[in-house]
Amino acid sequence: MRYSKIPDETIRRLPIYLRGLILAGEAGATSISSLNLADFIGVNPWQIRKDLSYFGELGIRGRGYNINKLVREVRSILKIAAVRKAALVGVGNLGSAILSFPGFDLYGFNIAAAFDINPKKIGKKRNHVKIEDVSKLWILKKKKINLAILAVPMEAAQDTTDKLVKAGVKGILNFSSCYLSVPKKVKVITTDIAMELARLPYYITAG
Amino acid sequence: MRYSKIPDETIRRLPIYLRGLILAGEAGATSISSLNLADFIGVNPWQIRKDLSYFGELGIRGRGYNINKLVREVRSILKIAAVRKAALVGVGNLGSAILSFPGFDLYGFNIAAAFDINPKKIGKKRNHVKIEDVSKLWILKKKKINLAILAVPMEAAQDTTDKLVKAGVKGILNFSSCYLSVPKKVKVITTDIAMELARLPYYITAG
DNA sequence: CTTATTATGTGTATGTGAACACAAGTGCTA
DNA sequence: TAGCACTTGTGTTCACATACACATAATAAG
Repeated sequence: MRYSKIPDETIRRLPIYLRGLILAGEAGATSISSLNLADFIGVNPWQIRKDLSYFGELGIRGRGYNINKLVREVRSILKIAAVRKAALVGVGNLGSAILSFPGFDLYGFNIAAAFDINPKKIGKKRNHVKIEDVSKLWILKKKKINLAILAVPMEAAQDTTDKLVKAGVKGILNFSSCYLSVPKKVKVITTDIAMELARLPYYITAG
Repeated sequence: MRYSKIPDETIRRLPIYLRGLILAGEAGATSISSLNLADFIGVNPWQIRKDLSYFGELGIRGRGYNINKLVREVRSILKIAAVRKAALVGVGNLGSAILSFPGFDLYGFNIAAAFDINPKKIGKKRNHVKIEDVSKLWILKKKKINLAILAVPMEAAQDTTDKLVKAGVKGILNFSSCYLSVPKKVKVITTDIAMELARLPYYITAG
């Protein structure tokens, strides 16, 4: 059966599946059942099957899913089949940590540019990436980079965002703990470390 | 009207409201309408009103919400009315950035302990916090710290988590990009930087 | 060839959350 | 005091997401 609309929640889970599949593959498996994968990543098996079924019949009844095939499929759905370049804006404490973060390879990301406003940092290299002046964000258009990771102080976030949009950036991963106003065509995902932490105590029962 | 169950999504949004309210208060306002707050934080006004109404009649019709009162109320709902201590495990690149992250104050968090496995780091201080040996996690029980931020490599994550649970930790903010198996009474929130980034390309239209 | 076993794909029921409209309360002005 | 402008609180409707059951397909063994 063909579906007209893919649930957002399904898309949110696909990277989880992808990680699980790759790890299982590296562990030597060539195929995996929804039950095994579910155990491994902490999602219900029928949720996995339903999610995958939106994109066609990707498994084989009685056998499970071929890992290599499914990895390719999911990468293609997420549009990360080829290596994707991304830019980092703001090379402070958090920005530096992001630059040296080892997890991007798994999803085929390459932090290909970095920007900061601090003259002392500009021109230096961090993890093989040269730090450019933030006033040169327009070069993203020339470099055909349309993904950006924003790790600047809150005060500079909206202004920097506007410049990113002008430079043709279509997706922003925002660590700046504030709401960013962008055109409809630009997708923003905001992650605030402190905010995530702030949700925990509510669920903790006293004692 | 009294409600029996508070939606999870409402709890997820409360820290957003709290941040907006505090910032508005710092800007000089003493009261705010759902419409103003909505503009400021990028959430629909009726969503804000509905969410808040779960906890009683917190506003005044025709006037809006008293900021100080609402801040106290939301803090109390989230159980962060008093300063809460949290521990950091794993003082690598990301862990160091988290230690110096300025956003925790807003929600009344205090990173009161840090742990690492690297002997070169143990005993040293980062941001006024002394780094302890990860084998001493049990002191969390004595210090009555029941929140932990996990920033260790994936391979060490589950093992460290088991030790945290043994030490009485009830809430874990996990940056280790893997599924953590914990008893039902322990709440885990996982945030994976690369995974968030991996969701973006899907939403980007070609061109 | 038949049967047992395994594991996917999907229709349906149930649950959860968002969007909306409007009644109701507040305060200002004339 | 009446009328108006403003803004909250909430019942209702609609949309989305999850949980589940089971038909379907593939494989292996007797």
